[in-house]
Amino acid sequence: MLNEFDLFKDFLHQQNLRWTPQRKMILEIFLSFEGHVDIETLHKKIRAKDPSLGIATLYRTLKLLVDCELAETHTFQNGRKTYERMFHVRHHDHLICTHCEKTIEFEHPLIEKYQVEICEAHGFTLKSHKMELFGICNNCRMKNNNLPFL
Amino acid sequence: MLNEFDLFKDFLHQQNLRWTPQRKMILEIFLSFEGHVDIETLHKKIRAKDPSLGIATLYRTLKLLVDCELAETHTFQNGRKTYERMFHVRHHDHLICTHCEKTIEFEHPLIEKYQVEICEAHGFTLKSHKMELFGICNNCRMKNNNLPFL
DNA sequence: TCGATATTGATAACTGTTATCAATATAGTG
DNA sequence: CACTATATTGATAACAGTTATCAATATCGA
Repeated sequence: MLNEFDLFKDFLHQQNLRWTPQRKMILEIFLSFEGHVDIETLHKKIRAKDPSLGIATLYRTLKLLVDCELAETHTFQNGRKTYERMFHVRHHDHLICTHCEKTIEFEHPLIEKYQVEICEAHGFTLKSHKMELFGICNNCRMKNNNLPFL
Repeated sequence: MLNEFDLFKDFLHQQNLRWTPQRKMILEIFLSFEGHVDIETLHKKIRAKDPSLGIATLYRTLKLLVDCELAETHTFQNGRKTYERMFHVRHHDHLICTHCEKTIEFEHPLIEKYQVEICEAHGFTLKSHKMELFGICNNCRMKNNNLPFL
C-alpha cells in the first residue's frame, strides 16, 4: 500500500532529487496536521523539533510537495497562503466564518456537475476548482447577536 | 440616480474624510476598467495622466473603495491581488484558463441556491462567496493539442 | 479668511518569499 | 567501502508588494 513517504521518495527519485532527513521531517510534520496549515505554524512546530532547519528549506520542500501533488496551496481572503494535505483525501470546498475564521469542509455533487456543464458550455476542459463560501457561523452569531455588522 | 462618485463622496463625508483630486482621479481610472484590474495596471494608467501621484495614495484609495463596497479584492492563484468594480454590477464567478489566464465570468442560479442550503445546514449565514473553475480554454487546447500537460 | 486636521508624496520599513553561495550530504559507481 | 558528481543545506542578501512615517500642503466647515 503506497503511502505519502513512498510517493514522495519515488517522486524525488524520478526527478533526480534526493531524500534527505530535512525533507522527511517536513513531510512528517506536514502530515501531522489534519486540515490546512500555514507556513508560520509549520515553521514553529519544526523549530521545536530541530531549530537548525532553515526557513528556505521549508519553502523549498513545500513547493516539492505541491509539485508531487501531496499538497495543495490555497490563498485565503486575508492573503495568507496555506497548505492542505491532498493524498488519500477527497476533494472538498470550504465554508468559512469571516468572524472567527472557523472553516468547515463540504462537498456537493450537483454543484460539481454544474461546474462541468458550465465549462463545457464555454469550451473549457475543467482541471480543478475552488469554492469558498463566506459567512457567519452559529456560534459567532449567538455571541454577538447585537453587533450591527453580523 | 446615485452614481459611484456620489456614493464615494458620501462615504468620505460620513467618515470625516476628504474628497480630493487624487481620489477622484483614482476612482475615474478604476471605473474605466471593465473587469478586474491589478494595482500595477492601475498605477501605469494613472502615472500616464499624472506622474506625481504617489503609489501610497493609490493603495490607500483602493482600500477606501473596498471599505465603501465600490470595489472588491480577489487573490488569484498566482498570488496577485486584483480589484473588481462592485457597484451596479451583478455578482458572478470565474472560469480561468490556467494556460493563458483568460477569464470568463459566469453565474449559475442553482449553484447559488445550493450554496445557501449548505450554509443553512451548517448553521452559517451566507455573506458572500467565491468560486473559481480552473481549466484549459478551447484556444489553448487547439494550439497545443500535442502538449502532454493539457 | 482662518484653522483644525485630513491628505499627500517620498521614502523607510516591513512581510513573505526567493535567489545566492560556500560547505556538506547523498547516492550511484567502481 | 571509497570516490565523485551533483543535489541540498542554512545563512543571509535580495526582492516584490504593501504599509507606516513624516513634514509640507490641501480641504472644508465656521
